[in-house]
Amino acid sequence: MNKELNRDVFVAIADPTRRKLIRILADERELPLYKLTPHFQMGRTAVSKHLTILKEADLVQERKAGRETRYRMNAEPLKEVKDWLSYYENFWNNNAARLKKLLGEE
Amino acid sequence: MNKELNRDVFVAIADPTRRKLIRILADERELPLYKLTPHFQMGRTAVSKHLTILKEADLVQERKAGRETRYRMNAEPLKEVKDWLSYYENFWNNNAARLKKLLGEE
DNA sequence: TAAATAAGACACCATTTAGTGTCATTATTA
DNA sequence: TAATAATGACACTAAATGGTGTCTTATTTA
Repeated sequence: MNKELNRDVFVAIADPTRRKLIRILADERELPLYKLTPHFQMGRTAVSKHLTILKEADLVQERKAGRETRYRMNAEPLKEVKDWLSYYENFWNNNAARLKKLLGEE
Repeated sequence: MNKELNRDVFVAIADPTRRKLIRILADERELPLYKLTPHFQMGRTAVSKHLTILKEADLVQERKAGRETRYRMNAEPLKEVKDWLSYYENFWNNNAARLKKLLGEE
């Protein structure tokens, strides 16, 4: 039934809480929900929902360990963002408009 | 009164319509609303709202020319995304966890 | 000057988002 | 085994998002 909603990575990282989650998990390797929650001002349920969204974007993976579920980060989907960004890097390095003119486009 | 809402760049690029707008403006230099609209399936008002969001993130700038308003892209705010991403590039290049272990952290 | 065009400004609506609280389930541990 | 701890699963709510249509204003142009 494809429970994987395959959520947009761009949407997943648009929220500051989720970016903070990613950052914590990147540093801490693996953490259960009850250790993640106190980093935020919201309740456990809200943090859990953000984790679900990150899971749907495959930025976070989970592993059951006894009664707790441990979350860890997966950076791979961020490549999509990196690739998207790479198109615009010309705009910083050199003047893209001038470059295009030199190449005879337009 | 600070009409500049200074909207989050991450939120601005989370929407596919807005990413497409950015791309078009990156390629086309400068375009008025009525030339941008036919690229999409939505109406003029909706496209205009997306442009407003992009303006608030300073990803798009506008210039009045007669009765039309011409929009052009500004790539600068994307640097924030690039900088954010750079923290996670270790996770692709080398195994960051192993690196941290080597460095004696944790 | 009159008609047409471009866009701004609103009011409106459906859906999604981000949070809450509560109850049920499962695993630990005293 | 009984109490507790961690989480999942819901139901609910307020606010934001992403659209729509209509009306007005300003600028061309016939």
